[in-house]
Amino acid sequence: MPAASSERIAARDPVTSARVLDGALTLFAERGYHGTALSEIAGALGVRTPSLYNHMRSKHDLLEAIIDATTAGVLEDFHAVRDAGGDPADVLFRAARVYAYRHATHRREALVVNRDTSSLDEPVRSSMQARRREHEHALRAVIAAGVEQGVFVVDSPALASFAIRELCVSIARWFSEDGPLTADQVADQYAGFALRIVGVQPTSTAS
Amino acid sequence: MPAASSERIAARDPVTSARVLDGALTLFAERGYHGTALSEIAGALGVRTPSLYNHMRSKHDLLEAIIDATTAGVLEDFHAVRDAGGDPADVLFRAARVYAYRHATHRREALVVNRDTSSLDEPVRSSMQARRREHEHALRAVIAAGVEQGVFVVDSPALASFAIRELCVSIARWFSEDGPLTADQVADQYAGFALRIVGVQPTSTAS
DNA sequence: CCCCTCAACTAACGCTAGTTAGTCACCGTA
DNA sequence: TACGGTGACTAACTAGCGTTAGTTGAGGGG
Repeated sequence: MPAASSERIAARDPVTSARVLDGALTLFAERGYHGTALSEIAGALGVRTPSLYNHMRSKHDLLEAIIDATTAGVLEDFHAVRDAGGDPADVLFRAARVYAYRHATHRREALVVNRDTSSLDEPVRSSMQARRREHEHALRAVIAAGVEQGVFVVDSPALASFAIRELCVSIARWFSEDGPLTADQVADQYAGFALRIVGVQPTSTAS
Repeated sequence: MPAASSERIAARDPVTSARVLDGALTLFAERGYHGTALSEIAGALGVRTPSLYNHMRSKHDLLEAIIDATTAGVLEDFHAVRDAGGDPADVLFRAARVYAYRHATHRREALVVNRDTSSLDEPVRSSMQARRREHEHALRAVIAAGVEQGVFVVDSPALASFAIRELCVSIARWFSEDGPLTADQVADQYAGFALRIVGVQPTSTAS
């Protein structure tokens, strides 16, 4: 009767740096970086705290790794979408869609980035915030282009791009894989919201 | 030469419980509850850490006070708006407007509520989350009513109400009193976005 | 003029955090 | 079978946290 391997589900697979990162991700997303102790991450992996140091350099490094990978991925997504071309409505739809999709499929990463980027220390924090700004400005440029062409109607492209970005970000705060809607469906709906915000009524609202 | 009273600006006014709460609010919003030490709050007030206990019961109490007052205020706002009557588009506009306005004028409170409600302990946390759900459901009911009357067009009232609420919440993350737009202007714009999300093109988009 | 209160202080406590050092068992390979 | 490396462990350290105790000085009312 091997009773107590029930601490968390996968307690006795080999511990790797990937699994440490994943455990940190889950707990950082749940309780925040400062609210999570290494002992909790260790406990989730069925291991004592110092053993973590065989697979990571420091707690802070885990945070950096998570935020670095995630912000880089966001920009990558966006550039792929923009380079595929199309008119502003197409680009905005696809940019919002991929951003929304990411926040449904990578909830934990998104929560950590949005909550704990401010806990990075200095050279890194600024460069992560610069990535966020780059995405922000790029999206704003798409909206401004649409306004110039007369297909979008907004008073302030900056305001609209804030709204659309944060709209997508918020998906991470409620989405569940077990819910009634798939990530794809939610992403489609939210991309539709994005178009509505800039004054475009999408041709089809049916599912 | 009384050199060093430059720690923060208002260092030598009498310390009151209101000022302690305000200092905590600022720092919790900046660094998060777990990321803020009492010594930092004390330092901002020009006082040693234990002196804070003349004006508060515990660090945790500060958090509770902030979140309790804020969530109560949100519901109060909403009920006032709903009780004023009107058709669903009117109610939705005004509900979004007041919610957005609050997030522009009470940024710090909003940031703390959204980041650190999970750090409350148990009887209180659930009741604060219940308040959030109450607001959520009430807003959803307004949208559902609009859909039934055929003035709103959305696939899922739940999705739309999530979107609108989080849209307003996000204002706290970028708004600045020194920016180009006043809280009133931002609230108007965002309330317009809310109507667009549910498929209503507002009659006037001009400022 | 004394005394009481209020709010600041210093000192210290208990605890927990992140991290390091040093040890030991296992396991694949020579 | 001996060996080397990998990765777990225990023990321990330092630093910082929130909090309490006890003290001191200033201000106001009898």
